[in-house]
Amino acid sequence: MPVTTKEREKVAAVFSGACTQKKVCPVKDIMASYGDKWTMYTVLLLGQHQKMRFNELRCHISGISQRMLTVTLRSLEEDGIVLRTLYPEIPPRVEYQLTELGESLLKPLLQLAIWAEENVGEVLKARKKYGKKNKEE
Amino acid sequence: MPVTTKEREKVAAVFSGACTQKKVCPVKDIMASYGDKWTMYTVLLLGQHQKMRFNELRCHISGISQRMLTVTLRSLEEDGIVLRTLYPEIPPRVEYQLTELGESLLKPLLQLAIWAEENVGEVLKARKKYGKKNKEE
DNA sequence: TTTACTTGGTTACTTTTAGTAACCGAAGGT
DNA sequence: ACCTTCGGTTACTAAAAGTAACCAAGTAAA
Repeated sequence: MPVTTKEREKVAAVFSGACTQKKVCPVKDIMASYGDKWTMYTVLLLGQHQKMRFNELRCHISGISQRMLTVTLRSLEEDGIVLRTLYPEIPPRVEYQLTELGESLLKPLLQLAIWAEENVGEVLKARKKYGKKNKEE
Repeated sequence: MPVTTKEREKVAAVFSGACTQKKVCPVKDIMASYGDKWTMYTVLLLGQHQKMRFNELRCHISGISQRMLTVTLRSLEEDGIVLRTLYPEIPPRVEYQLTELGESLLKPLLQLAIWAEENVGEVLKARKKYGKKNKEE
């Protein structure tokens, strides 16, 4: 179904309230921060499991390196999305969980994840077609 | 308000349908593709204006370079999110608009944009607090 | 006693990606 | 003859991501 006029007005409202001639646009700022390879995925995982340890997360996010997981979690912690709890044991135990702010982010993120799951086929089909088109030229 | 059990189950469902032991996880794949500094913002802009020319987009996305706009638009075109129409005039005129697939992406992205606008204050507050905490140590 | 192993990182280095600035083509205007 | 326009491309540099080795400090086995 097509995008309604009402929805388009909503986009306009968000943009005008957020961006018009201001130096910092929150939408762009947030998109730039959470738009990277691992951040959203990490938040979704924490949303599913509630409390996760460092290596538990690492196992679930296949392909992520120790360093990138650290960097990603630190950034989320800095933004108040994730709470880090260190238990001073040996070997150390660290638990990560979403804050209230993080949980509020979970909802729109879940919508995006659902879109991704539903439309990944279409996207892959389009990519294939595009590749073919360019080879033919 | 907290995340409901139902919502958490939904996250689990999306993940289990998408990721369990599969080589490619669509959620991660899409998040990795559209998770960059400019892509989501560009889609939102095209969602608002419907048809936009290259330089028109460039003016609205302050800070983006010509090259990055080209790269971003090409990637979106490849994924079937954006339609590029070249009018063979001199000087050339190129119009970009969302495809049907792109418009379907607009809805979850808008939810995310609304979250960003509503919560940017909280995030900035958290960042400030985090910075202070680390200076004190 | 020495060795290996644990967790949750950090450090140094390499590779990939993003960003900057200059250039392009082809017509129109001065 | 030269500048402008639009929508790029090319060559180069800076920044970010990825890789691999290392660490502390205790526990467990050899």
